[in-house]
Amino acid sequence: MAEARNVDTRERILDAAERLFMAHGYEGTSMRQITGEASVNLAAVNYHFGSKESLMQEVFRRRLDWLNEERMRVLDAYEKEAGGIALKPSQIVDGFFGTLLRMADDETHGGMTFLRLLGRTLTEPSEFIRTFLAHEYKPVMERYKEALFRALPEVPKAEIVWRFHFMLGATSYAIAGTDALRLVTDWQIEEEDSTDRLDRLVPRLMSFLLGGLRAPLPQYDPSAVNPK
Amino acid sequence: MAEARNVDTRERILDAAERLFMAHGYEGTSMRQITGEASVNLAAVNYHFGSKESLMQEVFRRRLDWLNEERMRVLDAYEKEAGGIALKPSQIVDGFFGTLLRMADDETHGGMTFLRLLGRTLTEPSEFIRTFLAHEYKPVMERYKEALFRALPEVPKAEIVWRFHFMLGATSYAIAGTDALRLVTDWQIEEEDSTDRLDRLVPRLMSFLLGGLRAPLPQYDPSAVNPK
DNA sequence: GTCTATATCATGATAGAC
DNA sequence: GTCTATCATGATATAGAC
Repeated sequence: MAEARNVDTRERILDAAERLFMAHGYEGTSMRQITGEASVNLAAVNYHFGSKESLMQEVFRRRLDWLNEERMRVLDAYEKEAGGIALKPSQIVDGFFGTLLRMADDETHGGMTFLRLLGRTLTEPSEFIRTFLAHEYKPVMERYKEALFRALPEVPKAEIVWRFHFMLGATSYAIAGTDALRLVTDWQIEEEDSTDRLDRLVPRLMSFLLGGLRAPLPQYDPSAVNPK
Repeated sequence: MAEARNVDTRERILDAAERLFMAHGYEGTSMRQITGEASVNLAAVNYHFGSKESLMQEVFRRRLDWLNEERMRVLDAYEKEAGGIALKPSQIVDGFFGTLLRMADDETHGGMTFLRLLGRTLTEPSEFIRTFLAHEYKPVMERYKEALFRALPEVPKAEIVWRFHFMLGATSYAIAGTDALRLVTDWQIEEEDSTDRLDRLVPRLMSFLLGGLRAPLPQYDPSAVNPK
């Protein structure tokens, strides 16, 4: 309790930064906004994190460490259950993308705010962010790719890698959610209230991802369709 | 020919801005970088476009006007060919996403640079950009949504809207391409040279999108899987 | 239309008192 | 650990000469 104030300062900065980076992007957020929102002194960021870049990395590390451990844990459980035979694609997709989406319900791990930040940042232009994320993601990515290779031995590996990539994109937009959905429709997705929304989104996205993952392989045909 | 210099200045600014916004994002690009790269005076941007925001909008309008007309044209052609009966989902997906991807080969309309800028900007946090894009996209979106509703009458409309959204996400990542693909894999996608790459990417993405679009409908089941 | 010069302000970072 | 004060830089935008 004696040191509670210090912990609070650090955490408050991280929380404010998470929310502001989500809302305005990395370049679009200033340290003055962050420290203002966190009600701490401007110099506190540099004292606790050293720089704005390091702060950004810490915002992600705090959440991704937990997420990726959880993903490993889920895959371990499925594999133990399967006892040596290859997993079903639906289990692998659930372990990776389902675990991610279920974070949205978990406010102690950032909830929807972090998810949307992550979804947006995956297309973020800043080089140092992409490099950092690629590094953070690497081990869990390798495990899941291997699981997919085993689950779909008849599909060329390059095809699986691309489809994983496509799934990341679809999920990223699914998370960005209602905001970006304005591109597609004006309707407020009327039917559902917000607590219900995630419960419906998860199976929705899962169906889509699995449909794409298991789609018939493309035949490479240089004479494309496009009518005059 | 007498006015060629002026036209050149405007176009050179737009070209430079397109490339730099693609590489560093809107907030991450300064007008000094833009005018430097275009070899024009710093004041030229404000003279020709009024502000940085207006410049950004003009960068998009220049390409999107053409793209969306092309999309309308392709859908018209398919519908004329079909003579009153509903189109196939594959035709609609080709008209919207195929037309987009085929821009990449067309350097006169921005080619890969604009495509990647577009893919990244769809998740851009800046409010004014998203508002502008939603407005620019609206008519063509409505046409394509209607076409999908007719093509898939047994699928609830809300489901189609979400799947359209997921398809946008997958396509966005497909475009961002090799850069963002570093998240998934280290390999240089070795097999293919760059001219070949797009010819393979289009059928690849089309298969994935159609698989997702036509996937079995999710059943809404609150008791999800996630093993302990 | 194009340029130089500059106004005005916000940025990230740090030094040094407490 | 926290604060104030400040630095050096770079941002957008504009006024006014040519």
